[in-house]
Order: sequence, then C-alpha cells, then structure tokens
Amino acid sequence: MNPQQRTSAKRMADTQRQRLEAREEAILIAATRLFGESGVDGARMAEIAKRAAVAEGTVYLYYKTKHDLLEAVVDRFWRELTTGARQAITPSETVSTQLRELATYHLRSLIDDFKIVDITSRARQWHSKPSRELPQIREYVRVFDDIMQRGIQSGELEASTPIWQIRDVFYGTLEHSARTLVIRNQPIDMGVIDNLLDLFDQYRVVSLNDTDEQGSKRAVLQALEKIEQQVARW
Amino acid sequence: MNPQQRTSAKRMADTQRQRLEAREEAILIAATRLFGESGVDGARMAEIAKRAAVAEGTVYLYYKTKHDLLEAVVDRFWRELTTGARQAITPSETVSTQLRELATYHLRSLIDDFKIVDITSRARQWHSKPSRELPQIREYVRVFDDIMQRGIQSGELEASTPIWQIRDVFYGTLEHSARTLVIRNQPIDMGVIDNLLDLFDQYRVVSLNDTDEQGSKRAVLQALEKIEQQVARW
DNA sequence: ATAAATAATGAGTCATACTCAGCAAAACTA
DNA sequence: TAGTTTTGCTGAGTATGACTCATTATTTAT
Repeated sequence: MNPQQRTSAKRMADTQRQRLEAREEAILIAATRLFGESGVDGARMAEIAKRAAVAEGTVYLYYKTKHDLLEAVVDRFWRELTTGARQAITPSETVSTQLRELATYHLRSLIDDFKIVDITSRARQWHSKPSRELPQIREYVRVFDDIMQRGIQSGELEASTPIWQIRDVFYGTLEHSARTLVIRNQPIDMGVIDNLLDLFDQYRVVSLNDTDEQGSKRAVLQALEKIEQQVARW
Repeated sequence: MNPQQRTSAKRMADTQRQRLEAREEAILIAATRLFGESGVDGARMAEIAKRAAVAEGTVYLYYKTKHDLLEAVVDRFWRELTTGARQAITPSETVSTQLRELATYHLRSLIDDFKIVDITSRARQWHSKPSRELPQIREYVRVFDDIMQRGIQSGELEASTPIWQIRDVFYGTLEHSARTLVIRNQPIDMGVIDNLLDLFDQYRVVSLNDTDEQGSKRAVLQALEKIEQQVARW
C-alpha cells in the first residue's frame, strides 16, 4: 500500500465514521423530539426511525433497546446542560454570584426542557434493578461542587456541613420549584432563587464581631439549638 | 317487600360491596408489591391478577388500564403516607419540632418505600399530556402547609416568603437526599434533617434587633430552658 | 475488478396489554 | 322456591408494538 492510497483510505474511513455519527445523532435527535412530544410510552420506535430517515432495524444497530435509546437521550441532554452551566458561570465572580448564576441557569433549563427532565427518572429505572445515578448527571453535579469547593478553600464558606447535603438542598429545591412552576404554567420566578440563596447565607462564615450584633445573636442561638437537638437525641 | 326482607337484602348488598372492595384491595396490594419488585415495565398484568387470585380480565373491571392501576397504587401510597404523617406529629409541640417530626417521618418513608416513590413520577406521565400533580400528593403536602400556617398565625414564622417556595425547599431537599442515601445504600441520616431545619431558622421571626432586646434574650433563654429540660430527663 | 467486511433494510416474530362472548352468582319478583 | 334480571367473573382470543434476522446494499481491501 503506497502513501497515496493510505491517505485516501484514511479519509474515506473518516467520512464514513462521520456518516455513522451523523446517523446516530439523527436518531438521537428524533428520539428526543418524539419522547418530548409523546412521552416515552407514546413514542413508537417506527416513528423515531421514520423521523431519522432510517429503517426501524437500523435504530437497533445503534441502540440495543428502547430503554438504551432513552438513556442515550437523557445522557446527551445532561451533557449539554453541563456545558451550558459551565458557560453560564463567570469565573471571576464571587462564590455567591456564581451560585446565583448556576441556580438561574438550572431553573430556566428545567422549566424549558421539563419534558426531558421528567423523563430522566425513567432512564434510572430498569425493571427491578436498583435506581442508580446516571454518569452524566454525576458530572453535571460537579459544576456545583466546584463552586462550593472554591468557597470553602477561600474561607468564604464553612465546611462543617457535608457538601452532598447542601447539594441536595440546591438541586432538590430547584427541581421541585421547576415542577411547581411548570404545573402552574408559570414562567421562571426569581423569587425562588432569591429565597434559596438567602438560605445559603447560613453556610457563609460569619464572624462574631461588634459590627454584626444580629449575626452574633443568631449564631449564639443556633449554637444553643444545636446543642439542644443533640441532647434531645440522648 | 317487608322490612325483614329489606334488611336482609341490604345486609347482603353490604357484604357484596365489601367483597368487591376486598377484591379491589387485593388487586391494589398485589400490584403495589409487584411494581415494587419488578418495576412498572417489568410487572405483568397476568402476574398481578394471579397474585390477587382473580382472572386477568377482572383486573380490567376495576382499572381500565395498567396506567390507571399504577395511579391507584401511587394514590393509595400517598394517602397512607398522609395518615402516617398526621400521626407522627405531636399537636402540642412547637412549629419547629413538628417540622422536625414531619421531616423525619418523610425522609424515613421515602427511603423505606423508595421503589414506590420512584414510581410516582410514572403516574404523573401519561403520553403527551402535561405533567400534573396527583390529588393525593396535593393532600399530603397540606400537612406541611398546616404546620407553616400555624407558625405564621402564631407569629413564630414570618410570612414574607411564599409558602410554596418554602414547601419546595422542604420536600425537594428531602426527596433528593432520600435518593442520595438510597443510591449509596445508606440508612437515614439525621444530619440531613438537622441541616434542613437549621436553614428553616431563616424563616423564624426572631427579634434579634436593638428595638427588641427582650425578644432576643427570651429566645436565648428559651433555648437554654429546653436544654435544661432535656438534661433533667437524663 | 473482485472478494471480504461492514452496514442497512423491512417483513416477520413474539410478548403482552387489553377485549368480549359466554358463564356464574347474586338480587329481585311473585 | 322457581324463574327472571342484573351484576360480576372468566380466560381464550386480538391488536399492537418492541425487537429479530435473512437478505440486500455499500464500503474497504487486495
């Protein structure tokens, strides 16, 4: 085989690979659309194939089952969300502002693409197998963790509460709020984000000085109540 | 028709109605079990019928479709959860304690019956129809609202944040935390509840300002007294 | 140009949610 | 209590839609 031929063959192989990837992408997009329109159960594999301009059997060359396809759709969605979230955050900003940026982006996305978000839970369920977290969601969640980590390292945030608990407050609240808003057919409500971030003040390191009399008292009170809770347990 | 006969007929009608209800209940229980074991897609209508000791066709006399049955299962679950939650709350206790009781009960239930909780989202989805809240969940949520309402009326809680936003923090956080714990195969973690209730302090009307020095002191004193009471008990 | 390997097709298979004609039991009538 | 009507139950049968695979088409290798 001379170099000329090898180059040619390689280029061909490349375009072929691109063709395959384009086909896979087309199927994924068609599935995303139809799942959104008709729900997972309402979506017919035949229709997905038709919209992707392939034969029904072809879909099965790329995705072994309907559930596999569903997983791929959901995975892709969260991957794109991760990219979007990272872009929505201003690197130079304070931790608190970054959290606000992330919260806003997240809530808006959840509302806009609520159908896909709703379908996410389906992807986690596979017959009797235990519910697991999808890899791409774990990746998405890291965007939050990174911000928090930075806050802790800079001394802006206290590190006494496990980060996963704070994370669950953050994402749990936003997801629930998104559902509430969608069900009520309301647009994004910044009040939700203001409220959430007010709560997050609690994780801020506040020093007990004269200039913050209220904060001091609150801190003392909270400390006492924590003791009370501990004692109450035993 | 003499009274004797009417009574007899009525009694028969009653026992007949009971029989029907027992059958319906049997189907519901069989479905709950199997949905939990095998997931919604893994559960076969034939198997549900078999476990309920009825013919497959009979199931369809009580529930028009599998999805209907699913809805009934989920509805029943949340109805029982509502009863349990109301029982878990001590009427004479403070708002803050009641919230803790509810949070603990809720988190524990979510973890114990995670399978059914996970299935709840399926009941909301019906092909392309928009996601809606199930009636019984709306009822369940009232347990929380009632506590909050009482807190606002007694002046213990401030009313500036819309109650639904606070509710979303509460349930959203607990649901997310439950998922985290289940996925990690961990038992209930009281830290989650402590953290959540610490956050809820923000909604408490604590007059920690100059103009109400007494109120501040009273709050601190009350906290100390609670500790004293707890310690006295042990 | 030809063979080998890889990709695509869609008619056919199979599992299962759901139906319905026939049967059984209960309720009513006299 | 026998006959009649009404109500409830049954499970074999149907329709649908996910998935398969023998065949055909396209690409790669020589």
